[in-house]
Amino acid sequence: MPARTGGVEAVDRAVRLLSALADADRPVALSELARRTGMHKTTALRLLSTLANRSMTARDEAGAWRLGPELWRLGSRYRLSHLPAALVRPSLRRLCEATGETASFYVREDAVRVVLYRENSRNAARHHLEEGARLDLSGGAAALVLRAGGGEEGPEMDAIRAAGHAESVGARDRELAAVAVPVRDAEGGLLGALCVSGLIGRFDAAERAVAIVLLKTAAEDLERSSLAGTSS
Amino acid sequence: MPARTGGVEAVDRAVRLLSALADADRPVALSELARRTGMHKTTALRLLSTLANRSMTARDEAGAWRLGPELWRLGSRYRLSHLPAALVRPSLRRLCEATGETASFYVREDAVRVVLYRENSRNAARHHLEEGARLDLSGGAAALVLRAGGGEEGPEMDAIRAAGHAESVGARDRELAAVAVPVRDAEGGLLGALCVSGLIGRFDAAERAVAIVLLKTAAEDLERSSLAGTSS
DNA sequence: GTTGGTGTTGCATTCTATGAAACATACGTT
DNA sequence: AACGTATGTTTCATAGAATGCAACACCAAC
Repeated sequence: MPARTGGVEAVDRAVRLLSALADADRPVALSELARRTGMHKTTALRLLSTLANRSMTARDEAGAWRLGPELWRLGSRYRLSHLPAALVRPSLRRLCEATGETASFYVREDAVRVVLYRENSRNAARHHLEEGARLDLSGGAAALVLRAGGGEEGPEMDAIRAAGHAESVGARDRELAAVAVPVRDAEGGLLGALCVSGLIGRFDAAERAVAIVLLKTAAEDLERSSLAGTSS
Repeated sequence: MPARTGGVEAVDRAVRLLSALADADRPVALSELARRTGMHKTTALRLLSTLANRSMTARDEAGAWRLGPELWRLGSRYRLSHLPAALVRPSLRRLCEATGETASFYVREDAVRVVLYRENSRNAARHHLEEGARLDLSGGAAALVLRAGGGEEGPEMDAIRAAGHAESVGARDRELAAVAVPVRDAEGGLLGALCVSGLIGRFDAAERAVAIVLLKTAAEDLERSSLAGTSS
């Protein structure tokens, strides 16, 4: 728990409380929260109350604490600052229907990637990843595309930039294969990565080749319509 | 600047910074943020840095501040605590396609309602409301349903409970008409309200009657599938 | 009754957050 | 060029705010 650099402790604690609430998937009692985060009940209570004043937290009828609606509003705004749902979702839906696999849109955030939008294939009960989840950039087709788009050096990156797509088989998850393409803005800056992923057994090389073509046209669509939409 | 009750000032300020960032729809410079929120640059900088340590904020290449990905994760968790996207979105999509109007799902949060999910009709360029937005409970069909479901007294509420739906014409917005139905969990508790809304001229009484039928079956579907999904 | 568990309030102490001032850097103007 | 005014950043003394203890109220179970 460093956060050395000029960290305002009260704020850091408040955020840790929010994270703790997010980890539990149901309302949590004050004392349990205090225990998990290693704070005193009193401190936790005051921080939570302060957050509640701004709807960052809320209370159960029973008095248990949960995340508040303001977080949802802020989260939506975060997402809007990248690419709006109205643009991305239809694309993902079409990709999902055409390939029968899961389609997702990632953005890079410093040294991690964030699942901004995701459309799950109906047959894939497993292999689910929540929107909002953060993953590292070590493996996976989307990670490769984001790194290549970020100007990273190396022959592998050069190859990806030349091809305009990346492929991965069993990288992040041994049972998953994925293909991804970059999405760029008008100036050529990297907005994110469109990705289709499926179980290795079903999503073979031939299917991946088809998916790549679909992804590229989808990315072009997005790039076109994001130009039109900048008027807002 | 109330927040009377035992408010931790640093935390309150931090949240105000986040709100200010959300209000602006693009990265904001430190000094502008400080001006808008009435804080000293120094204070704002330290608070923002502390938030950045936990990915609640992030910085532009230019150094400007914006919302961070952790907010999106937390917001997603908030939403999951109500009804998951995988259940609600398909329902909204079907409603939207069948009626040609905008379909949305609201939840009640104390004295306000929150737009949890929304599927916009393609022809309605105007009348857009962001996911995450908060509205009061004074007008609109969804507000009526949420209030009636919350056990509020009065003949109007009784009528809504008896009918199982609510209708509003020009209530929240003079040009809008809407119909809404409640969605309940296994114990009969109110989960939220399903709503279809459109411009008054096009979404007339006959169309609303059709929408009500569609809404009721959609709500029943949701109630059924939310039972099945409680295993997680 | 008691015991162990909650959530809440008040208050003294300390340590933290604060804001002023000084510094550094970039941009636009004359 | 030199200047002016923006910016972002660092340092530091002080004040004041957040902290955690202790005591309280409450509920459930035993």
